[in-house]
Amino acid sequence: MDNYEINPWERYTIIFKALSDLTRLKIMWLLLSIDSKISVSEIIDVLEENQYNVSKHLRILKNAGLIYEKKEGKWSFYHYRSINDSFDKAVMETVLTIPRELMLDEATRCQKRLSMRVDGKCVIGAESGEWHELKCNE
Amino acid sequence: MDNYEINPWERYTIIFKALSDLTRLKIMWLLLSIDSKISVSEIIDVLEENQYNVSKHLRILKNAGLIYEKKEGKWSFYHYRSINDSFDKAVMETVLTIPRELMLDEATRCQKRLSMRVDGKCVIGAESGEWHELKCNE
DNA sequence: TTTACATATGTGTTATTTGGCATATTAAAA
DNA sequence: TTTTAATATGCCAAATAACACATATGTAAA
Repeated sequence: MDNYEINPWERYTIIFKALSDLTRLKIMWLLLSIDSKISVSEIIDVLEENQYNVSKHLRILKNAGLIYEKKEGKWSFYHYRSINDSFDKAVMETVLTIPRELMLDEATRCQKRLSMRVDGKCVIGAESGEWHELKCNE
Repeated sequence: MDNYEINPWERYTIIFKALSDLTRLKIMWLLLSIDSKISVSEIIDVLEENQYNVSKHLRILKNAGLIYEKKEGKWSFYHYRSINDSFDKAVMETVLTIPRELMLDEATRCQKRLSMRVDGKCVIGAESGEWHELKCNE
């Protein structure tokens, strides 16, 4: 269930609340910045957060209507939800004003992590040996 | 104390959290929409919230750096804080995308309440007889 | 200098949120 | 069809937030 049946005020406060947590704000920044779907495993490695917290935070963002989920086999991919109204649009723009410098580590890890994809698809789970090696090298 | 000494991430989440409550969001919309300072008593009458909650919510918005306070005698006036950076600006714009229709009652009461000012100054406390009379007439 | 008024704040209570852990679910692989 | 991998979720405890009430603070008027 998402929030599109509820009254506008509740929707606004749910959206602001969804973005009032550091992990969720970083996830949202990531999704908006890379402009591509990303798997839970990739988010785990990029943000260096554990699996259950990432999953839970993703659900909150999804319930707020900010992102959507696409299942592909045993993988779940998330993507920001395209703009519904001027409020959503302004919210997304707000998140994107957060300067890249503050996300340098995450952006670097994200670029490395996405380079492990094969044919544009995520094929390696979270916290794998390959990832730790790639992450530390260079 | 406000939030200008803390790290940017904490500032962002504090601001989103400040706006994740209905009363605070309405206060913020009001302040941005009327573009003028407004007293606590006036906010109480416009939002029909009690005094201690209004005061506490105002303090949270103030600590988030979204508004500032100006004391004039026994009255406290609040005003939105002028833009600091692109994030703050985007946040304010987001709040202003909330359509006026959703604030019709409050906007009407606000207009009536501000009309009770004398020489542009608030001179009548919260929940006065004059106010209840003016509010119900017409 | 009392008194009244506008506003702020401390306290207790209840509700909500968060993180950690264990476990469930689902789909691919063996 | 058993096992493994990816993800979701239920439960508990700790932290945090919200509300109601009482009261404190500070200012102005009487």
